[in-house]
Amino acid sequence: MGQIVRKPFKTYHHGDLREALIQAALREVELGGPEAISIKALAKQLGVSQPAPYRHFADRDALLQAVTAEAFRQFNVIMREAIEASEEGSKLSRFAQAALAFGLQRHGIYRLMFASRTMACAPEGSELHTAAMDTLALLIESFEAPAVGLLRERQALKIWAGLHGIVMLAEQGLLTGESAKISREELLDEIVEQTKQALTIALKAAGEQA
Amino acid sequence: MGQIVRKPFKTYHHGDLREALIQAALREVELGGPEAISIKALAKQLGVSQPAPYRHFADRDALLQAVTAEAFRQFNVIMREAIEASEEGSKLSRFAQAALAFGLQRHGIYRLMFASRTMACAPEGSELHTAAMDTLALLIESFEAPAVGLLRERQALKIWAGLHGIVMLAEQGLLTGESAKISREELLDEIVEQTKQALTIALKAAGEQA
DNA sequence: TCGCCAAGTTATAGTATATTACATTATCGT
DNA sequence: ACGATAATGTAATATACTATAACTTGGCGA
Repeated sequence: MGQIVRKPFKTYHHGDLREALIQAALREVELGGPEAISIKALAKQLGVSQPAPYRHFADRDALLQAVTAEAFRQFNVIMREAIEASEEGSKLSRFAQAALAFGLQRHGIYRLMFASRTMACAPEGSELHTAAMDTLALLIESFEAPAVGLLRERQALKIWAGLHGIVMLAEQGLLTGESAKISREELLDEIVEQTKQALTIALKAAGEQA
Repeated sequence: MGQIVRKPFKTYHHGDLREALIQAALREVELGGPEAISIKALAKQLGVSQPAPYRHFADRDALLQAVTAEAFRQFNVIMREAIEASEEGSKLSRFAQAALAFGLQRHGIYRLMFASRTMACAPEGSELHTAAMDTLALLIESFEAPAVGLLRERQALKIWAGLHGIVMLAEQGLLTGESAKISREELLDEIVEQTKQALTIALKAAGEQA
């Protein structure tokens, strides 16, 4: 019989409180959004005293930043998988649809990443800023088109913007009105397609000019 | 000489505390976003006791909802003015650009309207929900194109989504990277234009099918 | 004018963030 | 192995905000 490995009933030191806090916070955010994170509640949940988390994070915002960075890394893994999957549609379309699904299903975490002031406060070289930039790089990578100057990035940003707008409006209940027959996924795919066409036209114009 | 009309130095009753709370809260939100609203601070600022606001609002969320509704009404006035102005560009373009400017300049209020969970909690027939629906109606009205089924609404939603995405990403510092040369206004106008074209194509296809 | 009631008040409970001072354990050089 | 020290935990406490309860004030209609 395998021996049951059991931690001491009560160790003074937690082991890896920092990581445990981030993971527990992620679970809370998934359910209740950014404002659901309570240092006190997390400490209680993990069986440590209220001030213990402050050994690892200067304040609530610092914890939020670390959680957001972790969320971006998880998001990037999912997007990478979507791009490299051998499913129907273009890489770009798969990226967009996967991001939309993430934003709708795990919208607590999505709000932390894109609709709180956490990101806005992240300094240039921070792990959070870096992880977010990786996301953007993935998006542009998924855009399989010849890169002419900033033309491709420009189109990628349009899709990125449309995607976020759809998630936001859907969450706010502003997409369920008279136009209920228009599904979010269809709408996003139309944006993707029309933007691809816009790029084609722009490339053609650039080619004629040269 | 005109007499100086002066309120009694200390009246027991405020006069219109409810409205004063909403206006003061709007000022706070403009500076610090939704989370900057503190019932306690507002009461102090208006010279009443902390619990006084609870005579007019059940809780903090109720105040936020009222403030958000007022914000939407002000937003709608501005959008109406933009549509009816005799400036360059189409109504649709003017609407989009005015909304973008609002979102970037008064981004604290913008976040309250579109990026907090306040709207999501607004019930169907509430003044907040109604005001938000008015906004959508204004957008569709500004779309000067023949209305065939839901085709026009569909395009309007694309622009609405792209617009919100741009504001969000810009606020998060995610539009200032390598593609710094792409201005937000230009990007939005491209979205408007390409969506107009998409509508033209769709209308043509619908016409041929008929 | 009298009494009602809306709109204030003070007092207080509950919850969260954050700091300070103290206690315990882990680690590392000797 | 041992002792200094840094890392990581605890208890106690200050501060801020939300919200409720019980009481007070003053305007207004019957």
